[in-house]
Amino acid sequence: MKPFTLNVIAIIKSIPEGNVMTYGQIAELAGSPRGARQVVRILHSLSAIHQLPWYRVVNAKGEIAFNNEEARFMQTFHLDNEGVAVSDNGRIDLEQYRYTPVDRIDPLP
DNA sequence: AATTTGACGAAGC
DNA sequence: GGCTTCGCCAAAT
Repeated sequence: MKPFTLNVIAIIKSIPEGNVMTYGQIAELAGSPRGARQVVRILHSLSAIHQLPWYRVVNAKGEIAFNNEEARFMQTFHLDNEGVAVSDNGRIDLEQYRYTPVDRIDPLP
């Protein structure tokens, strides 16, 4: 198991309620700026084992990241239950709900 | 050990 | 706004 994987797990577990993160963010914070797909794979494989809040992870567009209707419904349900507004289209306002660790944000102009 | 696979991302059209 | 192409790299086969 690589540190990257462990970092991904730790990061996902650190996402607070009412916030979401994108795969790209997680990958970058985990040490692999282009490792979004690995995040996908890790999350997909290990969410149950590590009890990860996979529903707090969305793609770069702020949308639910899959096609499965059941999982999609669960994700929207969980997020809405935590206070994250999900559009009818399954979209989330990243500007508002994206969880951005302090070491990552850059100042506005 | 080698190849394929992907809950993705960005750039191009 | 949607579709295609390319890159990415750990895990699954």
